[in-house]
Amino acid sequence: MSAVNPLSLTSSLSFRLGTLGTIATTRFTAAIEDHGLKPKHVALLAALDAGAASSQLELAQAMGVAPSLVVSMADQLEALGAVVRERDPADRRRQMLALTEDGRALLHECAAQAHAIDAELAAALSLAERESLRRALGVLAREAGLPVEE
Amino acid sequence: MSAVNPLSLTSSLSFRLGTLGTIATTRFTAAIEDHGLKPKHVALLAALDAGAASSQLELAQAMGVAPSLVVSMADQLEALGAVVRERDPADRRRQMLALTEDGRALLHECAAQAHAIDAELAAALSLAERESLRRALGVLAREAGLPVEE
DNA sequence: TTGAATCATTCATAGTTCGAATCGTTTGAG
DNA sequence: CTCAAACGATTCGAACTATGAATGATTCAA
Repeated sequence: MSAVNPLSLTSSLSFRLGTLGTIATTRFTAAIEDHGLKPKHVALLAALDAGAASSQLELAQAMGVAPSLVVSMADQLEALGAVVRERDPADRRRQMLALTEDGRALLHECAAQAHAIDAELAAALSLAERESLRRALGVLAREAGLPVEE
Repeated sequence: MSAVNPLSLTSSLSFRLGTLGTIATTRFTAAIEDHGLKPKHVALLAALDAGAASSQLELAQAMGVAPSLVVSMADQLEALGAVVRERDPADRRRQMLALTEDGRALLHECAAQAHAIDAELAAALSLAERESLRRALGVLAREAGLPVEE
């Protein structure tokens, strides 16, 4: 109906991903709030769990954030007992982060909450639609250079 | 492979939407930068174009942001000549915003750039996959209470 | 052995958004 | 008809996030 159609902006893939991404992130943020975590913290825990990186600099590069941000997040996660800091014996400049048992449990808890949100979001989709959506987003993620487990 | 599987966080719908949404938004932000716009500005133009709201307060509610933020965005859009401010004659407290011709052209331009990003993002998907992804995201958007044109 | 490079850390800063306070306008109770 | 309460817009200060520059410790190479 709009004068801008048929190039409708709001129904474009980019805009939909943006708005839906914001909604999902907002809900996730609220869900993990009680744990004293923000999505970025959970992303750091997940990167550690995936073995994608272990030194703080590597983590920063993997997550696409400034190294100084990893420092403060590591501070907080350490205070929560979710990770331990340890200098690399082979290169004492490097701070190695490792998940603790508590950290692993915390990550597990957050993953469960993410899946609960998934179920809410996708409630109106059939099982087949849900599966093809999952697969399509997986392809997009891989194309965009994000780590995709197989 | 992770200890957290099968509740893998990073492959959850919420997390994927969050990260892909960030990527899409980042690219869109870069694409429209030259126009002096940010995604929020474009969202405001789109809401106006869709006729979803016209007073600033209504706009704020439709967009889910503070009324004071609409004020500053309207200032900037007015300076760009994209919108005009006009007091509602029937209630002079209300500031009505209306798209100008330039504003409509600007929105059109931004929509075209969003679709260019869409094409990049979805390059690895077949036409059928792209279409079913589009439809699934439409359903999710409607379920989440977002305006979905039909 | 020493100067350059590297990693972690601190700190000041920029950018974004919100909420409280203020001003003009409208509304409704009396 | 009047005036106090409600309402919308606007300004302004504060909180939060993330960044980049500066610093310190460690490593590496000549």
